[in-house]
Amino acid sequence: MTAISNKVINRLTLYHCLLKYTCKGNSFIASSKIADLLDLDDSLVRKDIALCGVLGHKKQGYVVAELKKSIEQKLGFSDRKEVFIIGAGRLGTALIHYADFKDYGIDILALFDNNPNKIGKEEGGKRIISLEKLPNLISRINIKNIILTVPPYAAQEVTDYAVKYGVRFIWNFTPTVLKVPKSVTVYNENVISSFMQMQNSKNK
Amino acid sequence: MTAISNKVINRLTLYHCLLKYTCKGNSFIASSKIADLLDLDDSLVRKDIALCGVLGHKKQGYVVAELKKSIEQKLGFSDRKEVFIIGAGRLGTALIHYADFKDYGIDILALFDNNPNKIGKEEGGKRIISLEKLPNLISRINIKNIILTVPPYAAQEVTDYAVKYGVRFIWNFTPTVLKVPKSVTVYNENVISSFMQMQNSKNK
DNA sequence: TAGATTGTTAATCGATTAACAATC
DNA sequence: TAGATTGTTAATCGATTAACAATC
Repeated sequence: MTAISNKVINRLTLYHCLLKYTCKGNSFIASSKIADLLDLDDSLVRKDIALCGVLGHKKQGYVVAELKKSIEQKLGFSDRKEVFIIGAGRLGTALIHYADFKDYGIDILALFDNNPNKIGKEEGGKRIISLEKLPNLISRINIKNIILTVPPYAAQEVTDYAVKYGVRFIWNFTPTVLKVPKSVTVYNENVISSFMQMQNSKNK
Repeated sequence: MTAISNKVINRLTLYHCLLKYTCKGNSFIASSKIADLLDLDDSLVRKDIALCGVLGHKKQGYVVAELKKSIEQKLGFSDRKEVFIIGAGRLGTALIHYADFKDYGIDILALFDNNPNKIGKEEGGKRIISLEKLPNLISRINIKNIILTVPPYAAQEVTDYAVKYGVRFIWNFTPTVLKVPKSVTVYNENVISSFMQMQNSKNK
């Protein structure tokens, strides 16, 4: 299995959403239809699909069910990925209630917070655990992924602990730039950047 | 003012976060420092900064306060952008409480929902208004931007209304692919895609 | 058949990296 | 001075688009 770029991953995920929701009634779909809905070039769509090993049918396009399944396999939606959410504020709890995660193999095991009023309670069927227990649980359960939804001032400290005890991937929802060793990956989910990029399309 | 690519916008926003939080104590910063923290090439950082019209100082780097301000100007953080949030669920309310928005000129005026138990209440100091009133308010206040945080099955219908009454930019937090005219911009905030991209960095 | 669509190659475009003179 | 850093050009790399033969 060849490595694919982040841009391809992003497009394949969108194709999947498109097949799952927007075009769920159809049995076939043409590259030009996908391209049209996502404002892409149709040959780019065919190239992406070729990466998934799916063959189309002349005059008809691709079999929706087959394409959907192949994208799932290519992107590893059924591989189980265990995750801790750190920060049980509004965003953290919104994410734990996001039911779709489990369809993509993203298994959120627990939330962590240092607010005594929250500790011990449940959100979306998951326990809110004291931050003090984080290091121990990361290493014991061998957690590699965390979702960071703490306030900005706490982000670096929590990161340092998580990294020290073995975390490798940090999905950073805080607006801070985290210092981590080269072996750790930070994915910055920066809402301000997203909004500005959206506005940038004014030149349409 | 020249148009800049979305990639540049994303990096400049991250530089800004870095200056605002991570390096707030320093008066100077070198391109190599920024590059190191964000895992980029230093000449790329210098090119980005040059786009903002900021000149550095040999042997010292850039003046933090000046660079920060120039990024704000280049990206238009002080231009006021009025927004409606549609869908007052967990994610919609999490976003309205995101205090940072106003620092970037993003002014959320109200939330919309069709749940009678929510309508009339407030969240984060903003009214939750009935969805029925959306078309009228979009055209009356001349709203161009909406944040879409409704359930997937409602996404297309709400979009059609919003577009009909004048919305031009849709920040789509639902996992659906929306059908819109070419004149309308959809920015897909797809969390699944983000997570998969993060995991993709395994080849580090 | 004629038209629609794929699969794929070659051409183009844009973004990143390498390199280095200038200079504080 | 020597070392560090910028600003910028040229080279490279990667991603997208154009084009079109194949064929259902």
